[in-house]
Formats: sequence, C-alpha cells, structure tokens
Amino acid sequence: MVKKSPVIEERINKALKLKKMGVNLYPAGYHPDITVKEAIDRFGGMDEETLLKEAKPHAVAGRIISRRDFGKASFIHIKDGTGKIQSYIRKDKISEDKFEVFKLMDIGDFVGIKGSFFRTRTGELTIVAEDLTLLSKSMRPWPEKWHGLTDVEARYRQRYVDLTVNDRVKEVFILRSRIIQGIRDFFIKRNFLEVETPMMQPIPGGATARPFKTFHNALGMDLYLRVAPELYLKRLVIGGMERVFEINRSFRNEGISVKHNPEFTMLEFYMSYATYEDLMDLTEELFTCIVDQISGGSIIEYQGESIDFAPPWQRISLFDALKDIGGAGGDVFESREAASDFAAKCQLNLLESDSHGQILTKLFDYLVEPRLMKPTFIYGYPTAVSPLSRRNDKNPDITDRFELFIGGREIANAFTELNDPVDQRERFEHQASLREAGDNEAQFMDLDYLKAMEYGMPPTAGEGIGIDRVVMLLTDSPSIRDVILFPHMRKSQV
RNA sequence: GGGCCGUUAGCUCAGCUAGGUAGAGCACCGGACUUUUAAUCCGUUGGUCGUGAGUUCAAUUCUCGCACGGCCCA
Repeated sequence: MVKKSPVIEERINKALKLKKMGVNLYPAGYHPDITVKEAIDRFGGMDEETLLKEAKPHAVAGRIISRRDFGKASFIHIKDGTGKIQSYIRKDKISEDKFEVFKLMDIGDFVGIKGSFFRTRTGELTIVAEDLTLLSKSMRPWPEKWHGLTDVEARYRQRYVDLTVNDRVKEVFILRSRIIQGIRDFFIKRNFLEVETPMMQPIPGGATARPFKTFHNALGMDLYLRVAPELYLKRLVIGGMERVFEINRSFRNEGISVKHNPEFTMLEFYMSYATYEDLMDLTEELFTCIVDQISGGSIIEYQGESIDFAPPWQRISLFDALKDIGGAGGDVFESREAASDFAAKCQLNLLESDSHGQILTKLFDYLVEPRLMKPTFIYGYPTAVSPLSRRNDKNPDITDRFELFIGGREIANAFTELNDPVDQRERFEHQASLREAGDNEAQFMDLDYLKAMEYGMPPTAGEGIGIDRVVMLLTDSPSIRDVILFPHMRKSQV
C-alpha cells in the first residue's frame, strides 16, 4: 500500500487492535453449512413461529456489505456468492469480547456467522448471531452504499470492486457463462467435436485483420497471435473430423471501441457436406434455442429496441440490401468508378487502393449495417473480399457467403468453404499482392494450408460467431467492455 | 489518427462563466442508542483540485503540452 489515506490508516489501526486482542485476521478456511440462497429458499417462506420450531442454527459466511449500529447491537448485511442476508448482532447473544471484535470490523471484511433464523419487525429473514468469526480483514474503503461505483474506468480497472458492489455486473457474467454453455451443448448434441487449435501461429490466417506479433526464443522464430482459428479447423476437416467447433480467444491488433476488444471470444464451427444455406438454417436454430434459454421466448430488448428472433429471418443479397436499404443505384455493382462516386456522395473516405469489392463493403457498413436491427442474413459477398469462400456457381465474382446482422451489428460470418486448392492459391496470391502494396490487413500466403487442401477437403461450410457481441445482445449491454471481465486499457498508476 | 466531453476527499458530485489556494452528501473517527433497512441525533477528521509548463502580485478557475477515461468519426 503505497498511498495511505486516513481511511486506510484507520483500518490498519483496527487491524493492529484486533491482533493485540489475539484475533487472527486471516484464518485458514471456514465451513458454512448453508448458503444464503439455500437459507432464503428454505426459511424465507416460514412465519415467525414455524421458524422458531423448524429452523435449526446454521453457519453462513460472506462479506459485510452494510452495517447499522445501535450501541449494544447492530444489523449487518452479508453477501456470499449466492445472495445477501441480514444478520442481527447483539452484545448479549455473543460474548462481550466478541462484540468488541465485531466493533472493529468493517464493510468489506469477510465473516462467518453461526446463529438461528428469525424474522425482524419489518419481516426480513435475519440470522441472529450466536457466534461470529472474522475470516478476512479488508484494508481499503469501499464505495458509498447509495451511489456505489459508477466511474467506468474504476469499474473496469477494479472489476473486483465492481463485481461486489454492482449486482448486475455479476448477473451479466453468469449469463455469459450460461450462453456459452448453451452453445456448447447445442453443438455437442449435433455430433460436433469441440477442439482447441493453436493461438500462436507461424502464419496468421483466416481473417482480414492485423495480428499481434511475438517471438519464440527457443525456436528462434516469429509467431503471431491468431486472428481466427479457421485454417487450423479446416485442416481438421481435411483430416476427417467432419464436424468440429472451437470457442476461444482470437486477437486483433486494431482499435478499441464499444464493439472491439483486442482479444475477443469467437465460436467457429465447420460442418462437412453442408452449404452456407444449411448454416443459415442452423444459425436460426442456434439462436432460437439460446434466446429461449436466456429470455424464455423469442424476443429480447436491446437498448430500448425489441428484437424478435423467431425464424425465418430475412435473407437479402448484398446487392439488394445496398439498393433497397442503402439507396444505391444498380450501377455501383457495374464498375468501381460508379461505386466510388456514390461513396463520395455519401462522404465516405476511401483509400486509393480500395478495390471495387472493398468499396461495396464500406458502403454496406455505412448505409445498411446500422439499420439491420432484426436478425438478417446478407449473402452474395464479392469474391475480392472473401479469399477463403467458395465462388458462387452462377456468378464467380461473388461467393457462397453470408453475414448475419442483429441490432445493427455484424454477429456472424459464414460461407461454403473454398476447397479447390488451385483457386485458393490464386486467392492467396492476390492477398499477398495487396499486402505488398501496403495493406497490412491482407492475408498471408499459407503454403502449408494449401498443401493440406491439396490432399482433398470435403465440401464443407463453416461459420464464425462473435460471442461477446451475442452476449451484449442477450444482456442488453451497450459496450463490449460490459461483457468482458477485464477489458484492455492503457496502463495506469496504481 | 481526428473531433467533442471529462479528471476536485475513500465514493457520488458542486465550485471554474466574471482568478483571491476548496464545499456538500455518504463513508470514516468520537459520543448517544438492543428490531434497523440510505437507521437517527450530536461533534470531528479528511484534499499534491490528473500532471507539467505558461500568463498573473495571485491559478482548482485562464492558455498550451502530456497522461488516463468516455462518446462520436476514421
């Protein structure tokens, strides 16, 4: 503790006094025989008389989160992992010595309380302490009871305080866990195998993004944190793992925003013999299932907007979306010039190096994406911006690919996989040329992956879903930082 | 990377427009109080005003740089 505020000094004094009284500030363990939630479930419905007859004494443990003192008695609330409950501490119920110890306890301390349950005058289920043990002394002042901790910077940097003080925060992360578990169950039930593939890759691939670079000392080689697991999962498909999925972190060396954290969690799954259209159906099924588990229906509220997940969802081609929703003329698909003229009219900044396809996606991101509130599949992406997707049979300039938008945001990206090694090599070569021209988001030539593909890859469809964004939607969270326990920030002085 | 906004006590915030080195509520500490729920009542304590420069007799206040954060844009 470098900086000692008077409030911290005061707590240090109390700790010293307790030590002098022979109290162990940090005893090993404690064995509560009931959780707060169990106590409330079991005794919460009983009236005063039944409580006296039925409710045997129990031991609970938790953190003191509030206290109201009355000289020779006190009410405190303690909170464990399951909830909070009031305790009534009376000098005549615990010993005089124990009461002196109690007087030196603070909000933030952990305590164990043994006692029986009763109902106060106002009807609140309360445990009256017959014994009380300090389990851990808190040395720092906690936020105020009424306004709590609202400073977002402090909330993210000191998530442990945020979690203790703001109940909703913990609820969000419990929901996050349930959502991920629900997704996992969904795929396991459908005979997908959960796998883990390298996060450190010699050649980062599978997405158009800037990677983080690191160095392996013993091997003497550069490694990159993966931007996607895609190319490894497809190697597994080549190896006969017909249905695989991975839920894990990817890393992108890009800006931080309400929608972006440098490390984020993605679900990717691959299904042999399926097409991107099959994945649209499967995606509808997945979301219907998860939304029902979380909200008990098909409708969720997101930032004041009602979003209905009941299938079937709209399926619109990129072309139609740009025309009908974005208000672009059909000519933007004819030539790069028309597209770039229209982009200029929309006051979009383009790069000289932007290809026709890139301009179309920028137009889409600006004009259409924010307006897709209901779950909507957009399909028919230009081949130029889809280097790993199979070309469409009728129009080789577009691919068998879709993206899913919900709440004005990209949630998923899927395609029938390109499994023609000759075409794949050409696409990589094109990406490599973009990279040489200075596009550091362009993909790397991956000869090892091409080699794998040359052994033969079954027709396959694959999809990536941004888990953080799904959790944002289902927990009504405005920022990705609200669904990541420790979002990245610049370093601060402690 | 650009624009706008913010940073004052442990927490939540005033004060800055018109410069004279700081206030409130809660928390903390002391006192009263054995059924309270933001307990109540009385009395205290607590601040490098994010940081560094500049202007000035004098800067929390004005100007500029920097740090950190938020929102929007790229």
